[in-house]
Parts: sequence; C-alpha cells; structure tokens
Amino acid sequence: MNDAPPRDFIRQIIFEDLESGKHDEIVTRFPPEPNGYLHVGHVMSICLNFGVGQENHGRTFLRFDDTNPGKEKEEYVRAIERDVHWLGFDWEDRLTHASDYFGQIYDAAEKLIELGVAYVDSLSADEIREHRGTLTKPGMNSPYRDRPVDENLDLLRRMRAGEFEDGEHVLRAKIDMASPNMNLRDPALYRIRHIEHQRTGNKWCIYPMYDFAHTLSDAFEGITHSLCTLEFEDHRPLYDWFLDQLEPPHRPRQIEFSRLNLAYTITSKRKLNMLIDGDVVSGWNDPRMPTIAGMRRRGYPAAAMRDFVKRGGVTKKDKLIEMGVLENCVREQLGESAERRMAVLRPLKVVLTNYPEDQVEMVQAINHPNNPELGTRDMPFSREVLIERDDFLEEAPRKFFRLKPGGEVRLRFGYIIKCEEVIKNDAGDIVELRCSYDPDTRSGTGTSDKKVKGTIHWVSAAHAVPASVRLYDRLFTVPDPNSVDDFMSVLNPESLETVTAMLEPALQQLAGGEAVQFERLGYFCADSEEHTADALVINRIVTLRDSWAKIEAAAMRLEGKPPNAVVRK
RNA sequence: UGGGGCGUAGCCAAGUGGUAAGGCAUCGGGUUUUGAUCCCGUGUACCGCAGGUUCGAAUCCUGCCGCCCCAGCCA
Repeated sequence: MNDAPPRDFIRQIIFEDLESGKHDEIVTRFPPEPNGYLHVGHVMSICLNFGVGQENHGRTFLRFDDTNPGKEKEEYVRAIERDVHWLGFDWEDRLTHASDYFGQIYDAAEKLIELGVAYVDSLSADEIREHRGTLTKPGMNSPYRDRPVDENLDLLRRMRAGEFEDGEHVLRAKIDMASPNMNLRDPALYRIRHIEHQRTGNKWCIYPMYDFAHTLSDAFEGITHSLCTLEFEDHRPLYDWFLDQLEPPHRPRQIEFSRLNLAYTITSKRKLNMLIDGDVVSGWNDPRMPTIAGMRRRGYPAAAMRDFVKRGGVTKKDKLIEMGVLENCVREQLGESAERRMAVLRPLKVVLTNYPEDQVEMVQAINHPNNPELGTRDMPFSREVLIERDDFLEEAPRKFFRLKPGGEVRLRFGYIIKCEEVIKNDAGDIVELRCSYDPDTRSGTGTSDKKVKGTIHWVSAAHAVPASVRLYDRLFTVPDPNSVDDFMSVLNPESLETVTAMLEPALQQLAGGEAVQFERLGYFCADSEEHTADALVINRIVTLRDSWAKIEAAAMRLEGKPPNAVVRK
C-alpha cells in the first residue's frame, strides 16, 4: 500500500486554510444519526473525517445526531461506536451528542426570535406544505409570519413547557417563501414531540430540526470543516444563514462530497430492513450485508476497507464502484497476512491402491509461500484422500491441468498420483477414484524429477474434520439494484450456499474471526457468532482470482453454450 | 418546466492555458508444487456535444445535451 497523503479537493482546501493562517488547528466530526447500522458509504465519511483530523494533528468528534427521538436507539449508538473503533479510529474524549447542546440550541432559538428572524407558526403540517409552493411556484407567507416578538417568545416558551399537543405549533426561520431554494422557504427549527428521548428523558418536549441543531453543534465544537454528502449542498445557504444571524465565536465551513456507492448492493436503511424482515438475510450483521458489522463478520479486514475508500478518492462526482475493487483490496490484505491451509469443499474420495493400508505419514506444509517466517505444519497423508470434485473431469479439455482418467497430478505437499479407474454408482455418478501414487515423488525429497502440470489440494479422509462452510455471493444480480423498480425482484437466489466441507486437522484450532486461505479456493474465516470447536462454522470471505474460470467461460462462449453450464462456484 | 451539483478509457481518478498520471478491470507473456501471489507488456480517451477566444484549451467564454439532488413538523 502506498502511504502518500491523498490530495483531493477537500484536503486542498484544508491545506490552504492552514497555510493562510485561517486556522491553526483542524477540527472535524463524524455525525451519524443513531437510527441504524453503519454501512460502506459511512466508511468513506469516517475515513475522511478522522483521516483529515489525523493528518493535520487536529481533532475529530464522534457526534450522535440524536434530534429525532423515537427513531433512535441505544443499540445503534453502541454498534456505531464499535464499528468506528474497529475501522481503526479513536475519538478519545470527543464523544458528543446533539442532545448535549439542547439547552444552548434552545437559547439560540430565542435569540433568533428576538432578532426578528424566527416565528412560531400555528398552521398545520398540511397547511404548511400547501403554503410552501412547488419547485416552480413560489410559496405563500403564513398568516402567523408577522407575530410580534413577545408573542413568539411566549409561544415558544409555552411549547417548551408542554402546553401544546404535537403539531399545534412549530418554530420557523423567517427567510424567504419565494426562494428558489426550498430550504430557505421558512424552514422549521423546532417541532413539538411529546416523546421520551433516549438521553434527555422527558426533559424536553420540543426538539430541534437537523439543520438548526447540526449547524450549531458544529459551531459549539469549533468544527472548522463540516464535511457531508452532496445531498446537503442545498442546505449550505441555510447553514450559513444561521451563522450569519447568530455570529458564534467559531464559524465552521460546510463542504460536500459525493457518496460512495458499491455495485450490486443497496445501502438504504429502509431496503436493508426489508431484507431482514423478509428473512432474506439473518440480520444487520449477516455476512452479505453492506454494513460494517456484516463486512466485519464476513472477514473483510479493516485495513482493506480503509484502502478501498482511499482508492475511490474524494470528489463530487456520483460513483458506483465495482465490487472487484473492494474484493481486490481484501485479497491484497489477506494475501499477505493469512496463513494457508487445505480444505475440500465438495469431496470426492480417492483411493491410492498401491499405498499401504494402515500407513499414515506426515507431510510438511508451508504456512505461507511468500513468508517463510510463518513456518510449517504437518499434515497426515494416508491411503484414502479427499479431493475437490471439480478437480476431476472425465472428459477434460486439453488445457485442463487437473486430474483426468489416465492423467497425473500432484497432491500438494504430497505425491504425484495417476488416475487408474473411475468408480460410478448405478445412477452413473462418479463416487470414487482409484489412483496409484509414485513413492519417489514425495514433496521435498528430490528423488524424482518428474514434473506434472497440475497441483491440487486434498485432505486425508480419515483425519479430516467436517465443517459447515458458507459460500457467499453478491446479494443482487444487477450492478445497480437501486435503479430497479422492485429491488426484491433482482435478488440473487444463490447469494448463500452452505456446504459440509472437510478440513485438514490443523483447522480444528481455528479461532472465531480468524482468517486463513484455503489453498486454491479463497479466504475463509471462522464465523464470529456461530463457530465453536465442536461445530465448525466458516464463512468464505472472497474467492481467489480464478483465471481457469475465465478460460472456461470464454470457451463456453465460443461454443455458444450458456456461461454457467460447467462453471464451478 | 425553479434552484443546486456533476460529466476525463469498462469502473474509479490525476490534471488549475503548453500539447492526457495512476489504480482496478481487460487482453497477452514470464516465474510458480496454490491455474494464487509476484514480474513484464497491453488502451488510437474525438477529455459529454457544438461553437468561440488564443500561437496553443480537458483547462477560459457562449450555447446545447445527459445524469444526480431539493417541495419532512426525517437526517
């Protein structure tokens, strides 16, 4: 990985602000609303905000935007804290909540009234909507717009005191009902909500709206650069309006960037919830979910996530990034760190007819081909071994380097074997292979210079340990499920396949969450929730790159056959 | 059809008037007891289109086209 600091447009602005002396210290914040789990999109915001803080020796706040009680839960705040930590960032003592500032925000509301730029409106929600106009038609002033300051103050205080029902009144900024920017058509500042807040309990029955609370929270914390996504671009004039009216000691600047969309996934909370409610996935941390919790459970390393986001860059252009980029980051991380092991996902029995019945010998396997320091381990080798079903083909194309009738192949770290006989059941399915082995070809002995094209993985039948292995694939069949009317109609029915695999004995010791490479198959990790020493449960993180699959698919295309006819999964 | 953004190769992305970096993907080739890794090589990008300014434009001007966001007492 390269460590050169990125120079996107936001970092350029920050650099200039430091150079010019506009700021001595950079202060940023990551401000999630605790109403759901964090997802890939948030990873970008987290890395940007905390990254910019770190790079400039500044400070970054983790602030919960908890201004809408009823939709927010403690469960989510704990999950968010865990996710941000897991990604490798530390807010130290800067964990805050918009609700920490409810008192100050309220004071600011009274000040706006005194300034004559806010008023209590007694129109109903429907009437307010009707008065707002449309994108092309200007709105109309509320009949309550010119209430005197004293009356506004009195009404707001009584709203706060709980004298009114939900929806009876609302505090609004007095800006311009004819503004082409809808956000400036007298936006609501405070609404009445007789509902208990997860942190402030029943102390308040009026709660500030996002724009008001967010701007002020930024100002109170001395945020210098308030980084958010593009959809808030239209809110910036309002953000600045608050600052102009209230003139707080610190004046933050809002800068917007485009959000990161991952192909073949969705991130809308509503839709993610539908997947859970519809039992398409097992929960927020299902390994197929694009949530941080899901990706963590899937086995994606935090470093890979950070690298992924870094490769995407920070711009204002809408992006839909290919899965391959993420997968490549994951492979790159794991390729270096994960130890290698052997496992057979779909076993086919192979009997070595000339190998002594009761003999078991230990062969030495390397834990990492590019890093000898990771050492070796011994694997039992015996007369009956299990190989991958699709490493044998009865009628193999010429470029098939694996086992075929009469053909030879090397059992990795073991011997070269030759297929002598194919055993089938009555239905014609291949159930067993009879092979001979060449005693002179044991790995590492150098007693034979025989060379074969292919090397396959295997496991000793008598010593193998069974495990439930989940093979994950993308959740959707189209790159942009969001652009489809009914996203549930493009679900990938094969996003999860569970097989009973046979693992080499050393895998018995795999710890929950630990990742290894199953040679020739991919990276796998023990499930952090369901895996135990007695019942192994393993997730496939990502497959290895598979150029054979490509050759095969290309051949299929040439012959005009459907691409999935023989492709293995 | 009001306002705000965005448009550089399949996907990202540098570039800020001097003649188009890089990554991923693709396609070749080499090494390899993982068809992995690693290493080499591989793209006619009419810089959305059309005009204009200039000795010179992806960069400046004008017009057009396409895509995204905004009419919550959500964030």
